[in-house]
Amino acid sequence: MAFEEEQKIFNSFVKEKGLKQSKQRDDILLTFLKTEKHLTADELHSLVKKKNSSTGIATVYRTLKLLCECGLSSELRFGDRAVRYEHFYGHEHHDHLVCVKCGNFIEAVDPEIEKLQERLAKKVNFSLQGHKLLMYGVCSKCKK
Amino acid sequence: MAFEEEQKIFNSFVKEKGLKQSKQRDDILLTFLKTEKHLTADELHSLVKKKNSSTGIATVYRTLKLLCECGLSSELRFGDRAVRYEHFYGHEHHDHLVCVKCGNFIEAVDPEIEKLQERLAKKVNFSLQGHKLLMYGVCSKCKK
DNA sequence: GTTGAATTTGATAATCATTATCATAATTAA
DNA sequence: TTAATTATGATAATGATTATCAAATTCAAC
Repeated sequence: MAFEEEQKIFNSFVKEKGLKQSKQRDDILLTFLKTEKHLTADELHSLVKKKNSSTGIATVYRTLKLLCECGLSSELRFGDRAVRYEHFYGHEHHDHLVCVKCGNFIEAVDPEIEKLQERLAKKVNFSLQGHKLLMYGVCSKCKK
Repeated sequence: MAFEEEQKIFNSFVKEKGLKQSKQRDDILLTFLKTEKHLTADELHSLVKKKNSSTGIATVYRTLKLLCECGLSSELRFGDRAVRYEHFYGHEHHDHLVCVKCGNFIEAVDPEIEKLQERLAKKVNFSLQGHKLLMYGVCSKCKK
């Protein structure tokens, strides 16, 4: 099975924080890793319940918070209300082009944009740690 | 008094939509225009109530939605929960550098970043309409 | 200016995502 | 095995936003 690396990261993190391992967190982590989508907590909860129907939504929220803390996931918010969680570890950083018609999105990155952000930050004496760039427009399918 | 231009835009928009003018909406618009901050609906509501204490929060939300539709305002969301509303009309487009320590932010823009976004969009056949770029880091004050 | 149809308003209920609470269950170091 | 600590799930609480609805206001037509 894959994901050993991610599981190791998570388990080390949990141990280092003085927390304990649990079956539920393992299930949630694996389901998250297997699903290459930008899921909401609620959507992930539905998937996890297929394996273990007794898993509570609160535990899903708690675990997602841990996943973000240890660098396996990252929060993302398109226009809508709910936070979405995307894979972070082992994934190239990317920005998002969100279609205002169909709601789908494309992931893309321009290394020059990244560099220029650093330059902009330096200009205002800011230590840059990260960024979120959301571009809105109409995708190729919806243009037709 | 200033803001004639903005008021004209709003009134034309309201009329065009078949809506009616109202004292409350005028108050909310003026308070919004006078306050050069990124306010939440709740914060704006507090300010408006100083003029007319009976103004309801629902009307503030309804009016802010109209202001966004007619291009006078734009929604923005930092890390926190509430949507913030910034001035849009007559303001240069800008991005935000948010300090993860103190929560303050700086507005800045790099014309080259803007251009490169257009190039990136073209590459994936996307018609760009707008974007939101949030950069996170530590501001100059908090670095000391 | 009056009328009347349509819209607006404020109070409040409803909703939706998320967090807090708490009694019980599971984990883990000794 | 024990004992202390953490995790869990159910559910209440919260906070932001939206929906509902009766009463008030607007405004075009007379």
